Amino acid sequence: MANIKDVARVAGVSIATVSRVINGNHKVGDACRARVQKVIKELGYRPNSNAQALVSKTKSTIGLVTPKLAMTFFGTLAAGVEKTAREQSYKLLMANSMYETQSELDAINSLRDHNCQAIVLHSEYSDEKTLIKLAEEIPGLVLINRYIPAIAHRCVWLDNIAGAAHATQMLLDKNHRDFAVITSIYQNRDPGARLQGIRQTLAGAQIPLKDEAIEESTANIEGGMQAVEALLARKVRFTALLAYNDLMAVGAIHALFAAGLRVPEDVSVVGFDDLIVARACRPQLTTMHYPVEEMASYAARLAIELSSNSTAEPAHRTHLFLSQLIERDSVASRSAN
Amino acid sequence: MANIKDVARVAGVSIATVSRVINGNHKVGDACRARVQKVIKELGYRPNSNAQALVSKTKSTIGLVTPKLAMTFFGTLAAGVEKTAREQSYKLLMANSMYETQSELDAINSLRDHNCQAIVLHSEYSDEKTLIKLAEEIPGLVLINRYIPAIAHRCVWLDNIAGAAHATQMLLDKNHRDFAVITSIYQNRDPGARLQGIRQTLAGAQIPLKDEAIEESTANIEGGMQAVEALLARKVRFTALLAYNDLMAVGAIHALFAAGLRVPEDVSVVGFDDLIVARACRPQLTTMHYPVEEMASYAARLAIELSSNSTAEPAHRTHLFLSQLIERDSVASRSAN
DNA sequence: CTGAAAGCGCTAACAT
DNA sequence: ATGTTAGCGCTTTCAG
Repeated sequence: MANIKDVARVAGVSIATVSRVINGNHKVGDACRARVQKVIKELGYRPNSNAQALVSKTKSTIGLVTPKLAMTFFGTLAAGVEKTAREQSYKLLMANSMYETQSELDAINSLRDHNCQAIVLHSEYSDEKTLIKLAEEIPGLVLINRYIPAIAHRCVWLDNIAGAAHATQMLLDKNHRDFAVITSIYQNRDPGARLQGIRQTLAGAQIPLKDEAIEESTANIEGGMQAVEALLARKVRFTALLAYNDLMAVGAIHALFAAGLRVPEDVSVVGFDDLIVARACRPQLTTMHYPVEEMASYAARLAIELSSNSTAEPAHRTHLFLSQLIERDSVASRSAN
Repeated sequence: MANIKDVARVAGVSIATVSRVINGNHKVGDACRARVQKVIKELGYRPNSNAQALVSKTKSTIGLVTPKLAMTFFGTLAAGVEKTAREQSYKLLMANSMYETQSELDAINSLRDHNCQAIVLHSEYSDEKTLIKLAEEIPGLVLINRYIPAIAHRCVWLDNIAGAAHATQMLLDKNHRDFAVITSIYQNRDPGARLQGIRQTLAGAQIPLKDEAIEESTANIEGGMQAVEALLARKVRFTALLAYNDLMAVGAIHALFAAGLRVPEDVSVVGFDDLIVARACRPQLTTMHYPVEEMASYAARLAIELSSNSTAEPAHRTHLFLSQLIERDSVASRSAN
């Protein structure tokens, strides 16, 4: 692979000039520039990005730390970051944290070693203090899907409460009065917020939500099935079922049909996230669309900007996105009685 | 951020010694090593990987070029590569090719700029000649999901013909005699191979597969629906439907039910890939499991090995994986008549 | 407008 | 066993 010296030699100029041409520096004569560019093309020269990064102490690389790529949600998140990366000619460095605090930090540190200054982090288990400290050390760190007041301007997150409230209200508007909820056993953040949105909407409508109508399980298809089976086993009566996410909703639909209940005729089901599974199940799932890809692109742009412009940080603002109701076929109206 | 000089100074040794400690070189005294390690910890020193890469001309980075991360299949593929990367303490550099030949090459080149020597490539559109040339230039390049005889030992791929044949045979064994196939309009590679597997199995059993029983469409849920609608519209009769992939199979199930046909009572449907949608639809899909994640991990290991050991290449071998039948609920036996 | 030269942080001979 | 030193390929003053 040709290097800058080769180009300089062949073009009959100094390496400094070649460097200027590469970097679009204006102070190069036209004839000279043309000649250098010709040689670059001929030799197939491409600057060594490690050397560039070493000397300029800055690198066009954005890092992403995410729990589990194989899950649709995170794959989509990664796609969003990648989109921004491509648009801005950044490289994307990935690290999977596998849901463990320590590897979350390891992952971030390894990104820093590669002096990657813009980082998008989906942190599941690190506590706020750790994250705040990290944010101070890394100007280009942006959190996605998490809100920490102290670093609000570095958080790109979704209003889960409003989303869940919206879904609940829609069910209320369709005359449902008997609700059940299946949620994650991990009642941290998202599940907690969504449950809260449901609770306060129901409370506002004077509709009781008994504890026995809430079932916790793992946040996947199997968990959804088990949760509904449990609900049914203890004879909870409901015409509307709110699931923590699409996966649980899909499991719920399976369990409901297995028990001889029809969706949406007997029970209406609504999910959250709007993953591909929502369109795969039958009936197709009515759900709250989580604009992950858009949010991730946005977060990446934010991270890049923060990492380059060290302007005074506008601390008094955060980046809150809203989920949107997607009405498909898993919800029906109840005739008022 | 502390650098190697800082560590050397504080520890009262030369930078060479620090370097030796970092790299686990044995020729360092115990006391000395301990002292250096202590200082490293105290200062929170982490070697600058750009400098390391620059001088050693080698980098613990594996690159992945893939069409579209947001699709489950590719997300899972990425997860597989990531797994190997983590196990071997490699970094994962991603590049999305977005299904365009030029960006496929751009992506690879940008990986090379970062002198990343191990690369896993899922090439959709580059022609064989280009890939062969690339493989010559990059010892650590491995192709996934594609077979090119000239570089067989660099290909990690799936026997699509055998997989499709297996699915077809299973249907035959269950006494199906009237087949229909929905496949991708892009008849390159995978779709072609799978169709071939179906064709030859059917031919072997003396069962005709008329052209009118084959419908092409886009390889997604909508495409599956449209294809089945087309089949139905032209009154093709079939009790067994083979879909190019799970997405199309799911769309097919939707369209079949919409037309008043039951799955599997009236028609048996089988997919290919075993994505999460296969478990989301109802009935859950019988499908051929594509071990993408495993293959991707394997490909990554192979890429790393090839990039480091430049041993004589064992050209007389390839890396062929087999898909496995997963029987769920979308297939029923026909009573022999 | 262009060139010479000084490093960026690290590794790897080569000395001692 | 440890230190000295010469680069790796590039950017960036500083001269001219």
